[in-house]
Amino acid sequence: MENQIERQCREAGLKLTGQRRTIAKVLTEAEDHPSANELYKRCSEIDPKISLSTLYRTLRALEEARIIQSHDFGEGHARFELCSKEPHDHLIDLVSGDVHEFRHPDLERLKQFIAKEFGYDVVRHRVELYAVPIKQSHAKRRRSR
Amino acid sequence: MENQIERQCREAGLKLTGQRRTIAKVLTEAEDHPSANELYKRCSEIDPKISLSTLYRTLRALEEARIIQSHDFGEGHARFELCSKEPHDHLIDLVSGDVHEFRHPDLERLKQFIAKEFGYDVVRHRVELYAVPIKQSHAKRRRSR
DNA sequence: AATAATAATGCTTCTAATTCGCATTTGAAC
DNA sequence: GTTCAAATGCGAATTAGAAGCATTATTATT
Repeated sequence: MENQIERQCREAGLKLTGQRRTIAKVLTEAEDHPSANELYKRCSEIDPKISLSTLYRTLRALEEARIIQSHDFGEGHARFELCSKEPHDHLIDLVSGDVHEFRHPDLERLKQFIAKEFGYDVVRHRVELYAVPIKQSHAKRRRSR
Repeated sequence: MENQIERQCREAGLKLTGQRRTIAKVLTEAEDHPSANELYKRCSEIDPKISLSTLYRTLRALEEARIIQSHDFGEGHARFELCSKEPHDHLIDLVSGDVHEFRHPDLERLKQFIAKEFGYDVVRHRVELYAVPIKQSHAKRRRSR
């Protein structure tokens, strides 16, 4: 059975190689926002002979085909996720590195409003909240890093 | 006469060298959001012997001292600006590369509200609108790139 | 002003993420 | 099955930025 990415690849005219199937599987099953390196690790477990070049090239091809999306959370490397998810913004947990997704309609309205005031149309935006967990009962809760 | 950055350097315990005075002057007079490379060009015109290492190290020192701030607009390099400006977000003109600054109180409220729902306190945020100029009378106005 | 202590400079070299060149292989369509 | 463009894998290149280290300059102290 063909998964979503494989279908999208076909639609985009991208050849379906074994390596791409591997990458597609890993991306589809990822519930986080993995980096290229992390993806490489996961792919290597399925196909130990896959090369990092292929991974990078495929990531780029998938991004150009609007199948995946890359994010830069200021860590010095990109993170990837599927475009098929609902559009959303990110809240990055500064303590654990976890990423939460959200979207608020007011935010959408507001950004269009602000841009319009400058005479612009928003093509895309980046909204990232870098945050720390609220301490409930001060100093009680300790986080692992 | 000592400028703002020079005073802040002194307060932060940073030595005032000729190179730093040069960098301070360039940063103070910049009305845009220059990259390290652009800053290097401008500094070199004042002091042709200044080294890129010194610039990078100084930028880092100034950032650690909260005198300047760096931004990553996804171009593969950082851009810098003074912290002494009012806090603001950025609208990036995708056609010209120009950066406009804005801040909207609703946005501030909204981000706190969203984070709170997840149980977080926002430490910092990044809001960037990537936008194109609205075409007034379609196809009349042509932009230079 | 001369000095001492320490921080900053300017080389050069390194790093790390990502890209590129190129010879070889492979999937897709006939 | 043959064909041919597209994809792979290797290694080398690229690029922003950081680091090591010997030399120099700044600031505080005499």
